[in-house]
Amino acid sequence: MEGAQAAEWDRRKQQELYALLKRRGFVWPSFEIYGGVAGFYDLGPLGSVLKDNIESAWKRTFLVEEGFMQVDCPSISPETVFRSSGHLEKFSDIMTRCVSCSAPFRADHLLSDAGIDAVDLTAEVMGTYLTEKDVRCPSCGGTLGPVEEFNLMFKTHIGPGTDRPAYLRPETAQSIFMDFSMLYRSNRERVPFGVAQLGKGYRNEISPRQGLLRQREFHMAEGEFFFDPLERTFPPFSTNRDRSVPLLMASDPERTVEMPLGRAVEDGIICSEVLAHFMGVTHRFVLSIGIPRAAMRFRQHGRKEMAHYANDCWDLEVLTSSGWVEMVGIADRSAYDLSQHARGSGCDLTALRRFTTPRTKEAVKVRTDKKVLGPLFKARAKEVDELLCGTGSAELERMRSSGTIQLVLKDGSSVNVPASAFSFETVTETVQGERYTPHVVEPSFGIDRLMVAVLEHSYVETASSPMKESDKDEDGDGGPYRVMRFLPSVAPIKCGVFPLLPKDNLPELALKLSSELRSAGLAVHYDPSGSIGRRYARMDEVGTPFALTVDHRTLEDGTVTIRDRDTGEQRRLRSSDAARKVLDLVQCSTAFSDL
RNA sequence: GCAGGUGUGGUCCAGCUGGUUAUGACUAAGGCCUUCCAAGCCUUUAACCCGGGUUCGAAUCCCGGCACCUGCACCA
Repeated sequence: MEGAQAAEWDRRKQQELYALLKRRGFVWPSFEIYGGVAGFYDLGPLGSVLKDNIESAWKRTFLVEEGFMQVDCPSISPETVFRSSGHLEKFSDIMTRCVSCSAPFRADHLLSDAGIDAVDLTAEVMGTYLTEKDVRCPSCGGTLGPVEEFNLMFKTHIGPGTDRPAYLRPETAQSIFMDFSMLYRSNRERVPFGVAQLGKGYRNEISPRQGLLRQREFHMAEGEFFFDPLERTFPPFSTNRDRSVPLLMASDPERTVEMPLGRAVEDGIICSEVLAHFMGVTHRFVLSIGIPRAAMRFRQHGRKEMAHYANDCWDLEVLTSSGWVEMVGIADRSAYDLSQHARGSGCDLTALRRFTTPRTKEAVKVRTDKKVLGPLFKARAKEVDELLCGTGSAELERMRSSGTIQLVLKDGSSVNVPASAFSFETVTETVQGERYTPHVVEPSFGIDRLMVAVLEHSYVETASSPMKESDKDEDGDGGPYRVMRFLPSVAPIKCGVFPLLPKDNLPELALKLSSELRSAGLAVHYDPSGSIGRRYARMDEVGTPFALTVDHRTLEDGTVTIRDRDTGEQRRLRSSDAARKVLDLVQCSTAFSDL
């Protein structure tokens, strides 16, 4: 069903990989000594570095290359935030359960089937209605149990007592919207601009089954790119216009079509250049951490799947042992989030659209004479003054010509204002621009899922180590030879350093070499024990791309061997050049074959 | 959350018609050997998911919890 490539992941291979991940210290279930809790995982010594390296690659793409500004905000937010964002409502289901067959149902769905509009009803009220209308279990006809609210957000409280409810964020994005004005100012009041945040998100999943793919606490990296919806073109898109990507359109969910992003925008398949640009950026980033091109596709959300305010939404999916899995969601969320928070907070979250030339506008202004208003209205003078200025000049003119100028004050009383209390003045105003709410395109990355994808796509099983002479079936059933073919940039350890034998001063030389590499900023692993083949194998298993070995020739001419993980090939280098060469190899500025 | 299955050293597994010193392999650690790809030999560490019950005696039978697998539901 999921295609030949997924089928290649039989259960044995998957277990083999997950055993390796635990054995070598990449990842394992949390709280194991207490029996564990579903949906929580610990990243071990290698896993946490791998995650950092993926995040570093992400920062390089979004912060350095795309110029996003970074923020780092709290994980806990007061309830009002999620009331505005819509999470309080959208993230919770009001559930009921059949007493006899225990099938779960959404109470609001059952009520609307019974002809009652259940929107905005509380769980309690829904329960009452269900009883009144004698709604029964649709599958077996049994009675329904109590109605309960289930929210996917973790709830907590700020301070003592329970009167300040708060939630752990289900995504990192909201704080960026709340900080919009500060960020707009940081960007010297110019749109477009992007803001990024890396951090944890929390979702209290009902039953997180697919292991690392669906966790209750997970790493996210999100970007929010604010732009003016009236700008039709987006110049940075030129870097991605010709990039060809596989698209699975909502109109034809059976067929993946490969096409350049530029054409997809022209043909109206992708809604804007901004959205297409970030699909291109995402494609480039995911390739850069080692996911093969063929294992990627962009899937467009259908109308129903998409939130009502969204214009267009594409998921980057990667083929894994669990089939195609969403790794990144790239959505055009229009002005929804900023508008919601503007309304909820009463604060202005708009930007200024500057006119190319400031517009001058002639306006007739009301000018009041306070010397007349003060003695006449005393304490009420201020209110009358404000009313006069607030009333349009045209309206005042009309009233003046009709003879009486009567204004109604807040307390309901009305006052007559003499015509001498104000005059009209024609002023010319220059208007620099108009305020508008920017739209936002949100690329949202699941870092843990990307890590799983990197691990699975890096994992290779072979019959024997790369340079083994005879391919004879070793009688030991130690399983296949396992290699993690990480790209050097994401590999947790960049280089192994070994003495060929633990004697003749070789360990001392190797230790010296290893500290030289460390000083150059390289994560190295020094290992003097066991046969050389075993040590290479250990490094292959954790995906270390290179290994340096000090041997007896080192004593004579100061050269060491360097081994390439994927081919097993070896070259000799001057020991004194080793650190720089390995650095070049890791940064991919030199190829192994050019050494 | 429901139904069914499963839970034994770091990993994979045997034992599970109650009584064993709980089997084996891999890995790991130490040593011998070894001049480049998991070689060999010796040694060592290390396990019955948690809690309760039945029983003279529980890894084994029963109940509850937790976790994992399969299916259903859920996945804004």
